[in-house]
Amino acid sequence: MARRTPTLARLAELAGISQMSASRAINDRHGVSEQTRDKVLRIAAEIGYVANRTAQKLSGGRTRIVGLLTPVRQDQFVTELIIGAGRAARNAGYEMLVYPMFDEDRETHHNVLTLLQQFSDGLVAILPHDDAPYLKALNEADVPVVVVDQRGVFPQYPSVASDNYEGARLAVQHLVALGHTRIAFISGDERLTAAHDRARGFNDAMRQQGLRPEASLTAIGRFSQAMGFKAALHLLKLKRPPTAIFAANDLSAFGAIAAAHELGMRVPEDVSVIGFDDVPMASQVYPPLTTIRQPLQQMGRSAVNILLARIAGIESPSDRITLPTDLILRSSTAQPAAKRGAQR
Amino acid sequence: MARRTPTLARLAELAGISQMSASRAINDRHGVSEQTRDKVLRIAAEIGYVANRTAQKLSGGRTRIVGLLTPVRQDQFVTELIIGAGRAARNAGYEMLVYPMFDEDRETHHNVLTLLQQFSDGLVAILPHDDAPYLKALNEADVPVVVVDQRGVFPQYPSVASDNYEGARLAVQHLVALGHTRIAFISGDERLTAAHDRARGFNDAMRQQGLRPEASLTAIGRFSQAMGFKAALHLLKLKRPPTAIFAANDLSAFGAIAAAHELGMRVPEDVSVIGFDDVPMASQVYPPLTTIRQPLQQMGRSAVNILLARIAGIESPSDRITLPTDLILRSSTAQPAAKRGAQR
DNA sequence: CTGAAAGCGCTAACAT
DNA sequence: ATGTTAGCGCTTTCAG
Repeated sequence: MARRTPTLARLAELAGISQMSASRAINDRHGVSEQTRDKVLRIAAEIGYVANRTAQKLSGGRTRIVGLLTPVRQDQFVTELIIGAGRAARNAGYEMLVYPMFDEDRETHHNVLTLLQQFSDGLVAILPHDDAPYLKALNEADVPVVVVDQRGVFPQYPSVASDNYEGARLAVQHLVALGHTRIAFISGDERLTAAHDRARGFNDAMRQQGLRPEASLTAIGRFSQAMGFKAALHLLKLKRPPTAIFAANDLSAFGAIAAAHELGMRVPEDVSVIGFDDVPMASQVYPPLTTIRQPLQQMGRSAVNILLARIAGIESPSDRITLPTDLILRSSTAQPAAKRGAQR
Repeated sequence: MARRTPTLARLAELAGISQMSASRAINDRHGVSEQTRDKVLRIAAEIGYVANRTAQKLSGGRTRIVGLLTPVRQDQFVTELIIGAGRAARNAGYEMLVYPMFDEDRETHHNVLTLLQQFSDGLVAILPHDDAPYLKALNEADVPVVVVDQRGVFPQYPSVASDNYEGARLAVQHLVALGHTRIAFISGDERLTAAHDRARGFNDAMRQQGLRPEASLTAIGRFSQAMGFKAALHLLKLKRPPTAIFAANDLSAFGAIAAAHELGMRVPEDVSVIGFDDVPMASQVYPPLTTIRQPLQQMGRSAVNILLARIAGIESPSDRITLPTDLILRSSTAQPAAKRGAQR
């Protein structure tokens, strides 16, 4: 007896009503008596009815699925966003499907967007960087779109980001408060808004502390461990090396720490290192990394919540959220050696 | 002029043929003249036609989408699998959609499976652990399923795993070759086949080396950094502490290294640590972690390839693949201090 | 090689 | 509150 997946028609038949009433009951629409609804839901649970979302979408309805478009990354950055977004979706009775983008994914934006729209009511996009074809493809989307972490690049969409500028200032203030004056900066991927804002924050904070950032103390990190390693190696070999390094993200901070060790220097005794993001690994390596925390899960959650509101037709014009960043004090920063000596 | 997404009907109209011929051309079926096919494909590209996969699925066709069901994890383990699987899918002209499972996702297996089947031709499942409801739900799937990393638990499905047993032996052999005799083991999540196999491999290898594993030198790590930290702290505080620690995965190895540092011990000078997995972070922390490499991306790739074969109707009975593991020598292991002293 | 008809499971729109 | 009709975009028959 090859029992097929139960359909709405079958459910209606068992309940002794029309398909339409069953549909309304399942979707919690009005136009059904409470009695009918309860009956339908009971039978649905009994026979294990699960709505076919492709059919729902095809017939012009909602699927209660949100799509998340994301680059796959080396660090935990994206995973945390996914967790936040996914939980928010589930809490609202939605499912979330993730479309992972690889480095080589170029020129296929149109197809991907079209694909995702076919079974989602809306899209959250974590975009790799400012990418013209993407922008164009996103514009053609006819489901709501919310952008994460790329505020500014897609001004036409609601967006969620953290306060990268202020976070960078926090990092500098922390290092200065410890007594550092020679502070180096390992920059991020300059194609990303976030990287820009952090660089700006660093420079502004330095000036505000009366520390005029030196060009020679800025190195390119591109948000990668390998580049962070190289950058720090270069910086620490300078005739007058920095006593502290602010890396634009945790991954490049890990690289900086490795470079210090490579040169026989201890962290934080010989050089302080502070990162940005607070990915889970930041607290799990040695030394635990002092860093600027982005509320990654909350960013994902906010993005989904805005999206769900848009799907429901609520368009608040203020859907451009910037969440605060925090200094997370751990063990990779300390007073500079000179200062410690002087204090004794 | 509200231009809607072009449909197959529109495409056929423009090509001056029937919808069916257009469909055949698009799907590369036989039954169309080469001339017609070329024309259709040209026009499709021109108007940016993208097949509606929900409609394809609904009408009994293939969507060329594979679904990947995965727990979200703290480490990069899963990300690497996703990369391998995703690339393999893309190379074969398929898309891949990921359904992330959170810890709290229980009791919803039936729904999730049903949902995923609605738009995929097959499923790759990275399961959290042996979970009865899951097993049941998977059994009801009417698309092919391939299981990753849980060989044995789902004997009815084709599976891909790495040689955890042999990998563990490799780790022990490496430590013994360095001169270690007091070797501790930090176990993994015992609900997982992989964890079991690694423990078995450890014990067998120890015996084969004439080293009778001591119960007091085994601690529980559950594949987490925090537990690994705790376990190592305990082990290193023993009156007769081990000179080397084999952690069942990289994450718990990171914990072990942190614990050693916490106690003022250096790695590898005072204690050697070897992990398992070779997640990207393993090479990015300090000291770079000596570990047993699982070919994670290749595992993802193999899983998808088996799945695609199944989708195409090719059922090789030997679809239970075990991929080899390798020792990756980095800097967290060295000769024990005693031996180094003796050599001088 | 090509096409016409029927229908996948569902919901909008329009009944009643 | 409930039911009927039509159709979403595609592919499976089944005919030519």
